[in-house]
Amino acid sequence: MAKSNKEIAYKMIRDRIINGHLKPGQSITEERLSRDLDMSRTPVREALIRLQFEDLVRIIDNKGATIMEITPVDIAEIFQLRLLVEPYAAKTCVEFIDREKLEKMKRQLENIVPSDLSNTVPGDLGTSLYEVHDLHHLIIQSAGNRRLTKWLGTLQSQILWTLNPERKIPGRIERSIAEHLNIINALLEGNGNLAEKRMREHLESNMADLLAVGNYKYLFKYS
Amino acid sequence: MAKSNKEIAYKMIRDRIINGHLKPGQSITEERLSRDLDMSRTPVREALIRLQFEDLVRIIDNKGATIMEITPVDIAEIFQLRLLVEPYAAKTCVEFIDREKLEKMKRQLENIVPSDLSNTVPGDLGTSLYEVHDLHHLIIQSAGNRRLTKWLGTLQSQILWTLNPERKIPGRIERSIAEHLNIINALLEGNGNLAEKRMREHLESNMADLLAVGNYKYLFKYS
DNA sequence: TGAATACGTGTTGTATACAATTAATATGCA
DNA sequence: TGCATATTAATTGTATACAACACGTATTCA
Repeated sequence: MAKSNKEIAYKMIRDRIINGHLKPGQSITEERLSRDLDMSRTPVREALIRLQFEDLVRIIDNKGATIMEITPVDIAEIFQLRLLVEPYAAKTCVEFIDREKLEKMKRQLENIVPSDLSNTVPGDLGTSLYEVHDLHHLIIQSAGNRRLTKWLGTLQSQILWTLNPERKIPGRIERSIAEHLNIINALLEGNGNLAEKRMREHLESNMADLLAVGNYKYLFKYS
Repeated sequence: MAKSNKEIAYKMIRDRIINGHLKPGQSITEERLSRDLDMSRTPVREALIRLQFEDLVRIIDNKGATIMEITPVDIAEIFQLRLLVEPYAAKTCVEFIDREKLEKMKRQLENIVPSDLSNTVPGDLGTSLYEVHDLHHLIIQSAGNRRLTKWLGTLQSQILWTLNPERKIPGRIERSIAEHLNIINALLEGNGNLAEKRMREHLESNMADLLAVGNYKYLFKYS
């Protein structure tokens, strides 16, 4: 599958934002990016437009682009929306969700060794941690609303963004894995109401950890 | 405010889709559009990317763009999401919403003569009908979640799209105005729970009218 | 015949040149 | 000086040329 430059530009810039190579607040010029990525400004521009929709970049007309800053307020906003939508998705997906995939995810989660994750170098989140988030994607997709799937897809980049600081929170990964397993078990039992409740609890736990007093200072600094 | 070509292209193409001049399913070429709008392909391309995010056009790589088709399933999807989010917004906005603006909207709504609206020619929805929808925007904005506002902004184009067939439904406009006034009154009373309930009822009524058996056939045909 | 391949046309994808805009600095003038 | 106005450099916005791709049609060869 020969990927277009636009696609390459999108993925490269996005990853550099998520892993902290491009720092929040930093302003970026199309010319510089296109030189770095060895392509012209055109595909870079189109990638930036897409990233703007995902709130990873802010574009001001005629002035240029800056990396979006993520603050506790942003975290709260993201989780407020997820709390509104994902528990509902967890409830309604229960009769459609692919049990095979759930079982597979369950096995994967049970095999994750947390210490492997917290030791990954910054900028490489490790595939396992991404796999955890596949559960959310599977649940939302199984709820069957294409617009919902698309919308949470655009939120996804920002969610991944929060994953980097998340790893620094003591015990967070272990809690997260346990919570995901709880959700999977509820779904495997076919208990939609329980899945809804556990999804809500999971998101609240996740948000609380991220916003806990004392984390503010270092969470969103990439040195 | 000197508008950019990109902005003009976006608005022009969007309006042509909403008012039915560009028909669902129709394929559009950048070259043709740029000739029509008297500008180069560049701003047209960027406008199309934006419209793709709003689900008004579908772009397939290397193949081009088509006008998205809107079916009863799409209507159901849109309202499912609105039902998830807008009643919640109606409840939480109550302590922040600008009462002046509410009062002004109330007076505007009370002065609308429904027959004026149903007689507007296709392709010109009439400013009054847009004003009705400002209430939704005000409520969402007052809920204070910037991401929520942005997301519903992207849904807005599709919602306006449904307005055109909506006008053809006997009594819909009158019902809609009454429902909006009910919501406004609940908010003016400071009763968040009531506003939430009435918003839910309004959306359910709106969706039911749009999806009513017998409307399917003519609703989404622009001849 | 018919399957595979080559060709041609139309359209999108990308590079590049140029125009317009912004913002910083320099310049002129009271 | 202090304010207003040129000037300039940097960057984005737009136009345009060309490359790459998709797809229909013609052509070849078994």
